[in-house]
Amino acid sequence: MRKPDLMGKDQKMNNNNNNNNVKSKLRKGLWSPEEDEKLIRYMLTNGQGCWSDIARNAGLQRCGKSCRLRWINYLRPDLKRGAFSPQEEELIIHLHSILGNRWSQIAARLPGRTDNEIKNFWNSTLKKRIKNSNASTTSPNNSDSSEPTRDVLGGIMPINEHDLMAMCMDSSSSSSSSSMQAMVFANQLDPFSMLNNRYDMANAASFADMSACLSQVGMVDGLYGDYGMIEPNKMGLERDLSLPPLESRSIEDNGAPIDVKSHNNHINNSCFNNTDQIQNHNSKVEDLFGFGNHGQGENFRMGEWDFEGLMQDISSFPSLDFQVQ
DNA sequence: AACAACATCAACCGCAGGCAG
DNA sequence: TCTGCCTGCGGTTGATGTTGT
Repeated sequence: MRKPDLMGKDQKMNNNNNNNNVKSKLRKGLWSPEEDEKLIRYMLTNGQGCWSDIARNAGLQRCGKSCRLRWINYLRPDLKRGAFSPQEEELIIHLHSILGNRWSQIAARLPGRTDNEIKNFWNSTLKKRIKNSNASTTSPNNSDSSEPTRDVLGGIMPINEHDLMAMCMDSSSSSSSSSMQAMVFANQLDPFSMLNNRYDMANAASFADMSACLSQVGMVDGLYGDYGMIEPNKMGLERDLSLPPLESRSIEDNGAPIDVKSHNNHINNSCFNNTDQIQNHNSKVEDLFGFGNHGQGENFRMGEWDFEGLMQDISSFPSLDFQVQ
């Protein structure tokens, strides 16, 4: 990946002129663990606002755009990391056949996935797979509309596009729970402690596991979505803040190499080890913050549609054998 | 072991649209 | 209406990892 670049291209050009404006101080390139932590802390305590303000107030020498991207694609708590499941692949392929390269819309229909992630996945994997599949199975005249259409992966797409569109577009307005509030409460109202007390998503066998876990604490809503209008004390609970495995990659921070692996371990080790902590606080949190009252005047839009509903729909598909717990 | 080719994916860039003044 | 700022989106880049020779 890109090395952290204290001076971007234009900054380097400006540097000769001793251009001391703000822009020339902006960092570019990979984010260091310290920067991540700054942004996480700021977002947890202050919530989402004007990104340029966030960048400034969080003490980050980054442009707001960069902060937004980092948060959306990497740091936000409701992200699901890891490989795409076959079901997700199928959904992506089918949604792409309908929506085209509207990655944000596709991402909005895939829990915990970002448009960037899906875009990369499509360009790097699915595109080729489809190409190969088409090359090997070019048998025209399979247009019997009464039959379930077979997608490029060989799975049966049991619904027509209209149904799928309806399924995708028919978003329930159920909003997320006040999960950030819960997280704050679960950490004795100390948002900073959350940095050291995260649920390790790596321990979750699957997204369904996580859904089941969260549903127990009334958190399944808002697990995903269009990045959320995150307000103070209204952010996703016990989704991990762990970072995706960069493995042994190392990055530099101000010239000093940073072991990303240890950085990730630092993050991961501080995650919740189990859901006990969540559950222990559940009733109190619900009492205090009214978890039962989904969608009552909350601005925290974590999704435009009802994930549970979709999961039920999907799980009812003959070709999709995973079930929502 | 060394190198090349390919794959992956975080991050950047430029543009468009919305909104306020 | 114009201007500037901000956000969001999609395309692209390029560093790094992996695989093949």
